[in-house]
Amino acid sequence: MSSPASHGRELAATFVPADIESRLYQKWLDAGYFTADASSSKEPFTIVLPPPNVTGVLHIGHALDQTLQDCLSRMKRMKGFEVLWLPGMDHAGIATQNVVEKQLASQGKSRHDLGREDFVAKVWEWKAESGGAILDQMKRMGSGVDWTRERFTMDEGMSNAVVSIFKKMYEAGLIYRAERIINWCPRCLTALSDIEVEHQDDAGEFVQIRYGEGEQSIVIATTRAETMLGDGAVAVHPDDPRYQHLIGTEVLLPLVNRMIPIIADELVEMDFGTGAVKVTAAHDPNDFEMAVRHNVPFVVIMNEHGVMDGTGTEFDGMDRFDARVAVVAKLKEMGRIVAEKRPYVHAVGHCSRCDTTVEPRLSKQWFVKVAPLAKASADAVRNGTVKIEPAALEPRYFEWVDNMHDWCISRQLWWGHRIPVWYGPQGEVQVVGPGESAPVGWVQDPDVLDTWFSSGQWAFSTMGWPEKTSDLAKFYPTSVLVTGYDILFFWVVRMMMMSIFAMDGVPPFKTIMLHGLVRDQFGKKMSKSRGNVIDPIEFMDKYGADALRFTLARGANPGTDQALAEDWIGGSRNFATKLWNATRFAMMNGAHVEGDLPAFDSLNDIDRWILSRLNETIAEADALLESYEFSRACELIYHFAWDDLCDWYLELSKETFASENKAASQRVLGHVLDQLLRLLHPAMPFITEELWCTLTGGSSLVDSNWPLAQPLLIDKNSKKVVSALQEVVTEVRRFRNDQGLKPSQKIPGRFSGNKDVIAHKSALHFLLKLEEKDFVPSATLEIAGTIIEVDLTGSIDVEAERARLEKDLATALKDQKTAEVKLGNEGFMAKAPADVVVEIRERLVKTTSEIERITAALAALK
RNA sequence: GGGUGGUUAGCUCAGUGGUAGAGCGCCUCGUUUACACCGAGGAUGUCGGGGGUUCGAAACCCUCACCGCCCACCA
Repeated sequence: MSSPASHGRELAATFVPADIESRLYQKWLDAGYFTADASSSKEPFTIVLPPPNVTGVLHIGHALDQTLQDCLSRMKRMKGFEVLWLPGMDHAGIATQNVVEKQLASQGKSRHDLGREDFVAKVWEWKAESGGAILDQMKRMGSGVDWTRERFTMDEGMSNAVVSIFKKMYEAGLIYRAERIINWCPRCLTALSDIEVEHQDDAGEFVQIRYGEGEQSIVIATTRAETMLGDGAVAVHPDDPRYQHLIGTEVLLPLVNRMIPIIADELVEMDFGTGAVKVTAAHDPNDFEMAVRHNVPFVVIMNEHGVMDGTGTEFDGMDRFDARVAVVAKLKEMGRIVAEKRPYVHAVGHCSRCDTTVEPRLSKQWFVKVAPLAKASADAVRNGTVKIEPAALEPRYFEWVDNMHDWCISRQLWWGHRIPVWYGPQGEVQVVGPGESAPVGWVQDPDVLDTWFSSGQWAFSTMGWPEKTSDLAKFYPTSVLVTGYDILFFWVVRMMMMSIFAMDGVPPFKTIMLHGLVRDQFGKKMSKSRGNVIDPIEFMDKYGADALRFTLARGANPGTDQALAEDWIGGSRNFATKLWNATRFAMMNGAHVEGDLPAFDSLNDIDRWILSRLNETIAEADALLESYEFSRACELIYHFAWDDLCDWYLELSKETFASENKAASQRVLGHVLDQLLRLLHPAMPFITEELWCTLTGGSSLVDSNWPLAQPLLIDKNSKKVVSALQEVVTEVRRFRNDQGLKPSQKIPGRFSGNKDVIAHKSALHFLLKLEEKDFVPSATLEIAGTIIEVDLTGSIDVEAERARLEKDLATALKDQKTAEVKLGNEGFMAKAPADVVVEIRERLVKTTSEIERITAALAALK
């Protein structure tokens, strides 16, 4: 008979994660776990990972992404799939440039001091460092990176893809250049997309200004008085009775002394302010729209730094905010301020990077015409081609996709893919595709593309698009995208649009699996300023990668945020230690996996029971993992391992393992552990790998098969027996406890009644510290049809026992009453399902006999 | 303003019609040879308020209150 010693391995007495982690990672790497081969005949499973937010700080959110994707990967691999990861390792993130700009700022410099070339070189330098740190975190967690694709960066294959798709979209009329009002950051000197603008409530002012003189005058209301210098018109609602006589006439614009028309436009709300609004075409998006409709001229009054410029007034050269004060002061002097409200709290856009107040600015930018792409993206989800998990988050997706504005993709930055457009001396425009070159003397557009333009191509350009590669043929569309819901708009929608366009209408994923955000222990958002940011590396050092991973997976309910605290991770570490000790104990008792399992019917109740529980757990956990219910799956496996296996099976079997009749149980225990470790491997890869290899002598869980539930190994009767045993054990323990007996104190005791229970009396004697010898009982308990007589050296604590019985009686009476009420309810009897009625009847019978028993016991107490 | 999620034990959260659950924390006992990162036992909830549907509601509907998140061009 084989034993652990036969393959020469033993487990150390204490579990130290650091002792196994780096070794096992290297082992998986050598075994090819982290690579996928398009030529393999296995069924493909592709997982797309979000790009780490490359801000130089490793975030716990990345750890969550990595945990869940690696959970899926490992499970699918064990199920025989060919798994390919598309980890978002690198893209032209604005954040990257931002970090370097901050570094420069601390030296009192800006990127303009360095020049484009040196600046980009500096970003690359920094990127090499931070990228290394992220890879390091992924390795520490044991989550996989396909090393052949990891270095897929913006200066290589991706540039080719970006240029190709730009050209393709341009030719399809989906990319155009236009003068538009865009959000402009006067500090970063760049255009911002809608999602880079954060709206905050700011305390501003709301002033009413009278334009014109006498009869020919109108009062407008504004929060941005300084922009009146660029007004091209005043607008009122076409139906507003107050202003009918003025529509089509002109008023005098104060300070600049220019006559401007009064126009009528339905965009104006009669109820707001004075019902009359100034139209500053070049500095407000609404006004821009109206100006286009009514042919109002665009007057630019500020330069790129937000400084007044070109108004021909005394305000030129003033900062926009200073100018606001000065303009109001001057108008007041002139008696033109009709009303002022200060502070006036209203939403103002801020740059998401530097918090500077955004300045809407007329500017020539490149845009993606979004409507057809957004519609196709919406349809893909509506018609079920792409599934969003959990479905509850679909409305958020639709809300975005259905209301999308055209997407400004040019950025006045230096880090990123340069826009592949060249301008000729006469202003000619040419898009220069891969392998092409512009005529001599032409100049390339200085701007770079929005980061999401390139990262939106992740699902196909990482696989070699526009070439028709074998990777694309096999792994596209990808199986699942695992990411947080916070990135749904930024990244997911872009990937949908870009992929559908590039891949001839085929959406990039079959499933979009959205998880929540990791928050601190009080459910608060983590932020550097709040100081509640969790560093995954720190906790891996302290508790091990498995503990961190299990905590994250256990907390991951679909689409909802999870709170995380050090205590939680400590709890997972405890679980890992428990597994270690249980396996060590099992091996000390000869658990093994050699040969077939003994015939199920030949096994004892305890063995049949644990096999039943195992197979139930396998079936449920598998279904849960397949539906991305990581939290519930982990919870289930955790309780099987700790409660069923450790607390009950091992305890109930100790007597067996100490006896001669243990061979079958040794094989059963080996099997249960073997299967449990496989089941747990996705969530806790390191410890399960170490334990499993030591227990079974197998080479690696990575190459082993996923457990398959065997319904034939589920036996109701054994569950009934063990449940009776559990009841007896728990109740006697409670009795002992109430009687003030120390756990180790042995007392005489014996069983009669329930034969199923008596059959396990030696295990019960062991667990309950009962001695089998002749005695005169001083107390008698009846539990689950079993009579337990014990001797407390002639005397028991009557008061304690009375209290205990009375408590039990109260519970039983309450249960009895609820059952009686239900059964006495005609409506219940008539309409409740038969099985429920039976259940309540049984409950009534049970509680009634309980009450009789307890009442008798109480009467017998002296 | 639009959308959306939440309110269950001290804390963080599961629980989509049939006697309220988990982890951590708390109290008592315990060095019984796998495990004190442990074991045994225990306490704690009119499931946010009010209506309704139902034989039966934490769950379904309505309403109110209070949190939260996302989006947004109210000058």
